[in-house]
Amino acid sequence: MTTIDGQIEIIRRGCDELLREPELREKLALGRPLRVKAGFDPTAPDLHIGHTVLINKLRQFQELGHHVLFLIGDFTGMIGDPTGKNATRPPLTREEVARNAQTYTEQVFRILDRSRTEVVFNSTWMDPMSAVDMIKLASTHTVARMLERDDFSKRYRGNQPIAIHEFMYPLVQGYDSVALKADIELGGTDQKFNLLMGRELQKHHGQPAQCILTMPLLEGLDGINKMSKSLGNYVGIQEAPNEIFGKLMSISDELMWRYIELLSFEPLATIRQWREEVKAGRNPRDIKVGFAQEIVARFHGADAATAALADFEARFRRDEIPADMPEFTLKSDGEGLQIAAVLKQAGLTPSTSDALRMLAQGGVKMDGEKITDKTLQIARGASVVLQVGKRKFARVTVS
RNA sequence: GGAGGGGUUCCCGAGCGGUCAAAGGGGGCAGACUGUAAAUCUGUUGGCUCAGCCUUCGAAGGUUCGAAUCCUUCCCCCUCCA
Repeated sequence: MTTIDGQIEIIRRGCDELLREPELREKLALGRPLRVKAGFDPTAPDLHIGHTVLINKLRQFQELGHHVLFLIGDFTGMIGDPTGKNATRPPLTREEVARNAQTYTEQVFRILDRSRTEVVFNSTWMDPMSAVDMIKLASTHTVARMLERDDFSKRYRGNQPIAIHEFMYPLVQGYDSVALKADIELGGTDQKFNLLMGRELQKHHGQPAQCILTMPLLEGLDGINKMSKSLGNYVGIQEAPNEIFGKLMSISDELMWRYIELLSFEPLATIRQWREEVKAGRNPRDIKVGFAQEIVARFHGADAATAALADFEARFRRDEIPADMPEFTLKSDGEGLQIAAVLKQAGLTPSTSDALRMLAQGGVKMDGEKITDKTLQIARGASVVLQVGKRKFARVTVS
């Protein structure tokens, strides 16, 4: 087993905050595998690379011999982590939870070691709780304490509504740590309040308080908001190699360093050297290519990474049409189909209106030629390659 | 329980009887420029069988030739008092 100093160094890499290191050292000194907890929302089974920042860290714990508790918050999912947007969510059915959990673990085990991971659901101990138990749990904290949470205080000051049940979220998450006897809990920096709640409640229940480790949140492709599926600024780990590659290439030079820092497995010294090289005049694009390759290879293998680069070069440097694209065969009742209808049906634009807009703005190409005639018909029997914008392609045959 | 303020298109926010698919900003998308970068500039941003039509301004009714705008009821949010 790695020495305690060695473990601490690995654990600390890339993290935002570790509370408290002396306590963690004591726990490590016990010489048993630590119970490492991390909670996940049951409603978002599509993992993106932002999630992997945390999951990679869990993996590191496993490599050090520790035990990961992968908590699916099917009970807390009913509350929804307070964001001010969502009120109570309809409870998911048992089947939905099972299905989401399945999708989740399939993805997660591309990174985590299955044999050292225990998947748990907080409904297991929360569902049996009585109203009295809930009140007891609620009585452990004050409103003033709850309002310390950044999110709540902002909304309170801004005259935004806060529903009472939203206060239950941190409490339940904290109680999960009690139920699991967690030694350490991981979360994003935005989770700090909730993670600390676990410490409080464990002490309240006579357990040693868990340590907490927060990981930075990865910004989305826009570089402003945190990465999330609903904002559409994410890179999904199940996406095709070309997609992952292309999306990573589209991030800004500044943001690139952030991504590298949080996602690359390259030694810190190497990354530092890259920065020096760019400062000395090397094109940041080259670094970006290398990084995009690393990530594609992680999820799809080295061959896919090579292919993605080749495809990228062909498409954007030489303006060629990609080898792979969705294919559609559309039925025509008459002589052919209106171009706008074809664009919509091939999923290249969300609506006919938008298709017409794209045509008017010169954003549509057919077989490589820009087209602006909105009355154009694709004749029956014809097969064409359509392109909208820079990245959306489809091969369409009218039958 | 009392008094007051408010709910507008993806978000913020103007509009307060017709000229409103609704100003302005943000975000998004497209074009130019590039390294599919950023910045910048331009256009665009409900839907459709697209010079026309249909649906939208918390919900349902009503007044009117005509309502996001007026009236009624209801739902929701905020503030102050209790």
